[in-house]
Amino acid sequence: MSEPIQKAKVYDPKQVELTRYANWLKNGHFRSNPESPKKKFAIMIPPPNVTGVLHMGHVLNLTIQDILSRRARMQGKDVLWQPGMDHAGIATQTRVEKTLKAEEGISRHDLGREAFVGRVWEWKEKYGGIIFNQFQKLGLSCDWDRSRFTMDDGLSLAVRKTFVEWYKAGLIYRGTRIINWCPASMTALSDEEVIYKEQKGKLYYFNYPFADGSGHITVATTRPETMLGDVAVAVNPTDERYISKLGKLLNLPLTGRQIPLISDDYVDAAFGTGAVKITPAHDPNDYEIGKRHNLPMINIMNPNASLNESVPADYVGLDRFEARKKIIADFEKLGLLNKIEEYENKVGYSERADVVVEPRLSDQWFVKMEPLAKPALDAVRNGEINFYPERWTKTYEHWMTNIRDWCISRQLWWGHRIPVWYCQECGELICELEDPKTCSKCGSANLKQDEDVLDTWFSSQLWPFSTLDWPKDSLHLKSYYPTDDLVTGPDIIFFWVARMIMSSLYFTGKVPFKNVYFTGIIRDKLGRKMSKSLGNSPEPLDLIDRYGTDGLRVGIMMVAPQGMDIHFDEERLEQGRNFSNKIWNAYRFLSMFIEEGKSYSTVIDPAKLDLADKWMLHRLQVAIESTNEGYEKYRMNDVINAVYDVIWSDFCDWYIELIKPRLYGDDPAEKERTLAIGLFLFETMMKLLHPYMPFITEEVWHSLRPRKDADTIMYDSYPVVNAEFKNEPAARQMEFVQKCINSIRNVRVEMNVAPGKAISLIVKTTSQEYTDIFNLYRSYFEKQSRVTEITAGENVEKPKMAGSIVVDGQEISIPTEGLIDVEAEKARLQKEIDRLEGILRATWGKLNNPGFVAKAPESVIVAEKEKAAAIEENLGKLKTAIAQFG
RNA sequence: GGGCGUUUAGCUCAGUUGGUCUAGAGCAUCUGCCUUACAAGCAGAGGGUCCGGGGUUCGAGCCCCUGAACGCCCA
Repeated sequence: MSEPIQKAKVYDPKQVELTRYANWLKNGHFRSNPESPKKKFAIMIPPPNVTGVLHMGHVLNLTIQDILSRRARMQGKDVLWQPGMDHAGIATQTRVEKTLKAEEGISRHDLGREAFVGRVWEWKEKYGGIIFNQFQKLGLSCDWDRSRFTMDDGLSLAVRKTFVEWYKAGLIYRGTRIINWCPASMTALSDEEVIYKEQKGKLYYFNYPFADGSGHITVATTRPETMLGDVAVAVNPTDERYISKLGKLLNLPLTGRQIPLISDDYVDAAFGTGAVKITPAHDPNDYEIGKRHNLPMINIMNPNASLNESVPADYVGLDRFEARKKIIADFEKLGLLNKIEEYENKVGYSERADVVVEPRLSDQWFVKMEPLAKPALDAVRNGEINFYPERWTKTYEHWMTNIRDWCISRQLWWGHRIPVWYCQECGELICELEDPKTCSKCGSANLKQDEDVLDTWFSSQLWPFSTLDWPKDSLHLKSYYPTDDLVTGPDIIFFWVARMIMSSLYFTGKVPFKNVYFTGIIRDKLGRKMSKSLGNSPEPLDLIDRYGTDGLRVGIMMVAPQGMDIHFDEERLEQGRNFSNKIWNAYRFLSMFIEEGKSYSTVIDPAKLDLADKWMLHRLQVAIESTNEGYEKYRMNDVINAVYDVIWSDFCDWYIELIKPRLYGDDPAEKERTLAIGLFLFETMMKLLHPYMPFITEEVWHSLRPRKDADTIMYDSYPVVNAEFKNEPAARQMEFVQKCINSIRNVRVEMNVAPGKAISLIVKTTSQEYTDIFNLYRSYFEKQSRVTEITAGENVEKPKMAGSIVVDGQEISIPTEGLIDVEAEKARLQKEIDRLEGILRATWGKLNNPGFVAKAPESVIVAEKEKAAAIEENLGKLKTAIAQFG
């Protein structure tokens, strides 16, 4: 059995967390076992980038997954929490390129493709696992032995199979399209990888002269540099200003080219001058117009967005933004710059490199989305997959019903190379599962593989089944697929979630998961997104250092309502850390009474329970119910709040105090019985809490009873409600006692009775039942409110000068002759009278309302009547009490 | 322009089917306590125009309409 950590007054997570985690790993507690007959539960980790580092978003996201996994284990399920990473094509390639440049002064082209990819693998082996070490500090219970990487052989085979099958089914095609081009990474991007940012820009008005000398037409543009690629000017066919000029030629300034004035419905006559320059190779809308009108398409840019040989010599080689300046200046010189207006518009930036994306006409590979979207949409609509919070289904539907084809080719070296070969002899295109040696059409061996690689998300979309060894029909696939829950951020609902659903349905015929929990985004306390540049992103490992993993986890979870953004403030974590300490001290308290080697019964004899025991057992059942309900609805903070409250407010604040007389008393049997109940309660609460605070609960669980080193709370059973312990009458009695004690404490303070000063109570009750409560549970009052003497009965004489309390009609008098502050007591009573009269007025207001009496349900009316009667009774007694002071 | 969300105590947020809601919690504030588990604690207190306006209803923090502010997503 492991040594319990020293029982310091202040809990030190450092002494617990590292060793406990190592122990879990050593004993293989996180391992899944597909052969076990247990019910299966599977969660796929959203694979972090191989270049990634731990951030607050992970903490939230992964803690939730860990909670779900741990609870499932405790419910007796065989759990696979599948970890892994993706290869992050652009990010990783860029990272390694930078390192090469900095350390060796070379580019990837200096190395060549094969050698460069080799270097990326080396880099991956060396630095790629860092984030997993960080994940482990969070206490995550992933099945690390099964960790997968999107570039693994197995997953690469899955990618290959997917590509080939979709190609053969006509769902993947190659085409010339305007795509989003990142000039920094020099690759195509998908629509989803473009981030539109609101920007203050300018709208430039240029005059294009008519070739016949009959004046000019003015066009407006936000991107002057593209005018070098203009092939037409278009106006709306109904625009009267231009009808007579249609068909005329314009001299395109700076180029010596002539372009026509055409008409197209697309043009908005109200925008700018109503005349639009058309640059089909550099704007998606212009591209459509260009196709409609059979216009030439002039690509004026190099891959790095500098101008190419298609423009006049003066401009060749200029960067696009340099060219913009020069063109504006040149227009001005020519007197063709009409005006410049301030203009606010949205500009697309590349997600990874954060540079302005350039629409670029090029040959790329696409996935045809529409046929895949239909069944994926149905799966969510018909509830095969549930989103939490549910509102994300709307976002999903909107995207799915307006879906556009997915550009999957990337002009990178790091990634899955497109499995397509072109015959250099006959031009045949070959796409097969096996690398072709010769052309299937002409037999030539002169084949060349496509240079491009696939979008990283192309492999990530297969994650739920490729990690389970698909396309092999493995035991893991059979056991854990479809998976149960997915926990991720809504920012990747299109990137990843939607695509997983589409590919899963296509290839496995099943949904990839049943529930998707979308977390909120963690912001700083000013509501700003966390970012490196703002420096407002705390380092999770630092936070763990200061608050402990348990403290961090529970602190985050307590302020993380379902799917809502979180305003993170480090003060939250203090609550988590303090909670750890509270638990630790409750444990220390119980442990003082534990006798070495003694085994305490876990069977509770209902016949030998004190009121406090019955109440606490009842409260515990209520808490268990709350956690079940919370889990069912994925309301993760409801769960922790219920557990927090029952531990702190019920068990620590009340129950421990109430059993002290028995534990410190001299009846050994009573002592042992009480301790056994206390241990049972506390142990149950540790189990309830374990998914959220795995370390301290394991530590305490090990110390409450004799256990073996390899034992773990992780596989102890999750508490279930025991109806036998539900006891509403006892709960009501106890609540009455609590109300009395609270009131007595309040009176003591308000009447300035010194904290150490004992008082006595004289209670005029309304029934024997109430008299019994005061007599039977005398010790509760004595201990909790420093009462030395209680006289209770229906016929007791009320003392003259006394503090007065009325609880549920029971008149409690505190004789305070000599120390009473008459004015303070009168004020206190008056305040209570005022409060009750306010409520009474509102209640009578209802009861006197004919509409209420006629239409409200009978039960509500009865309750209101009872309320009024009870308040009137209390009021009468309070008024008598205040009258005694004259 | 379209969609979604948020607005409740000084701060961060709960408040689930309309009726114990004269609205809760943590933090912060104030008062008193080193009470034999815990000062990272205990006990007590103060603090609210439930964003504005209109409506439905016997009854609205909650439902409907409308407006505002803030945030996010899409075009």
